[in-house]
Amino acid sequence: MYKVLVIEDDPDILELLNIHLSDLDCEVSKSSNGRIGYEMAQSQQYDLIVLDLMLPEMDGISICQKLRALDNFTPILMLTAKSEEFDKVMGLESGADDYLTKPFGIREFIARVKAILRRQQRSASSDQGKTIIEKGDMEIDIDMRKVAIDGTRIDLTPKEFELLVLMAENPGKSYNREQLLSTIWGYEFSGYEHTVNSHINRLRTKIEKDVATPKYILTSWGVGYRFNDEL
Amino acid sequence: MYKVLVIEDDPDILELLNIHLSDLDCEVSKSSNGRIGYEMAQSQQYDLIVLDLMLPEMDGISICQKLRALDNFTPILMLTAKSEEFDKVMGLESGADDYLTKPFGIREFIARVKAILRRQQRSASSDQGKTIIEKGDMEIDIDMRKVAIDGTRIDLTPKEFELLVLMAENPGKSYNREQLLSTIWGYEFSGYEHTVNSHINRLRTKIEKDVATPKYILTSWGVGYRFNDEL
DNA sequence: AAGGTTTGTGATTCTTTTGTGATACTCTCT
DNA sequence: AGAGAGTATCACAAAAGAATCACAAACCTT
Repeated sequence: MYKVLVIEDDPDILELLNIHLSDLDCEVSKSSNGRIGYEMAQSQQYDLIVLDLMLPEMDGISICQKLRALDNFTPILMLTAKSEEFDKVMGLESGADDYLTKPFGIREFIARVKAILRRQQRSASSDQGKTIIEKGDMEIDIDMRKVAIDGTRIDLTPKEFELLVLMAENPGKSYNREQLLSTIWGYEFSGYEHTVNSHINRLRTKIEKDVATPKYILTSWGVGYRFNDEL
Repeated sequence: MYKVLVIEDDPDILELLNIHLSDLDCEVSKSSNGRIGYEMAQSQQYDLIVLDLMLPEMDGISICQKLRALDNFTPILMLTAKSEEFDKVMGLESGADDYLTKPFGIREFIARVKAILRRQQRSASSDQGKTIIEKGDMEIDIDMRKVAIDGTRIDLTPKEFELLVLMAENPGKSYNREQLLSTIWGYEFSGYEHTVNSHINRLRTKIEKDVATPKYILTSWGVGYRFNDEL
C-alpha cells in the first residue's frame, strides 16, 4: 500500500486522480493549497507526491525546491498546463522526477505513477511492475512499446498501442467506449464515441489474422470491447 | 445511512428516485425548485446530491458551480435530457462527479449512486465493492460484465445481462414484469409486458441446461420471475 | 515548408438485438 | 377433463449497434 500525496487545486482533477490512485491500491492524501500541501509533505513520509505547477499560496516549483533543500527526496510527479511554458530543464532542476502536461490521458498518468513507484523498487511484496504481457502468441513490451505476434513485430500507432495495452492488462473485462475515451484520450476529449470503432478496426487489421472473427480484441455487443481472456 | 438530496422538477421522476434511494438505505431530501434546492445543499451536509439540469429558478450547472465555488465538494450526480446538448466536459467542468442521460434505466441509476457512495467510503471502511456474484456454478462479474457457468463464458446481450444481474442480486425475490420493465427498460418504456417473457426465454436458452426445468431463473406463477435461492 | 503518418468523423453497409404477433403449451380451479 | 388465465416458444421486421471505408484535418519529421 503506497502512500501518495496529491497537491492540486482543480477539484475535478483532484478527484479524478484520487479515484485512479485508489484503484492502484494507493492511500491518497489530498491538498488543494500549495502551502498546506508543502507542510503535509514535510510532516509525513510519502512514496510519491503529485504536484500541480500552479497552486494557491505556493507554487509547485518552490515546493519541489524546498523539499529537496531539506533532503526530502520523495519522488515527485509534476503536472503542468500546456500554457505554462514549463520545460523539462526547469522541472529537472527544481528536483521533479517526472512531469506530465495537461491535459493528459489517465492511462498516461497511471503509467508514470507505476513507473515511478516501480523505480522505487520497494521490494516489499510481489511487485506487479511487469512490463511484458504475454497472451497466446502475442507479446507486448510496454516499456519498449513493442508488440509482436509469433515473434514478428507489429507496428502500432500510439492510440492503437494504448488501446491494446489497456485491454490486455485486464483480459476479459469489457470496456465501454466512454471508458476507453476518458482513459486513453483524456478527460477533456469531447468527440464521438464511434471514433473508438475506427481505432479498434485499424488495430484489428494489424493484429488479427481474420478481422471478422477476432482472436484478441473481442466485441462485447451493446457494451464495448474486451481482450480475449481465453488464450 | 446516507443522506441524499434530490433536486428534480418532474414529480414522477422525483418519486421514482425517492423510492429507489430509500431502498438503498438512504435518507432522501427532495426539492423541485433549483434555488430552494441550492439552499438546502448549503444548509446541510449530504453524502450525495442528485441534480437535474433544467430546473425552475436556478439550473443545475449553476448550482454545481456555486457549490464548488463555496468549497462544497459533496458528490453530485447530474441528470440531463438527451435534447439538452449536455456534454461531458461541461459536466466535469461545472464540478459534477457523474451524469446520466434521461431517460435512464433505474438499474443504471442505482449503479451510479452505489459507485459514488462507495468511492466516498473507500478510504474509510474496507468495503471492497463486491462486484462478483456466485450462485451454484454460475459466476457473475458485474464489473467485467462477464457471466460464466462451470468456468465457460456465456455471452449475453445487454438486456439479458441486466435481467440476470438484477435477479441474481436478490435471489428468491420475485419480480413482476412491470418491475422488471421499469427497472431495466426505464420509466419511459411503453411496451408490452410479454416482452419480458421473450427475454427471459432467450436468457434461459443461454444459461439453462434444460430450459423446461430451469435451475437459475424460476417462474413465479401468476407473479413473474425470480432467481433460485437454493443453489 | 514538404511529405508522410496518424487521427477524427461522415457516410454506408452489415450484423445483432429487440419488440411484437401468432401460436402452442401449462398450470389452476372447478 | 375442460376452461381460462398465465407462460413459453418461434419467426420476423424494425431498431440499434458495429464494421468498414474514404477523406480531410492535425500531427509529426526532416
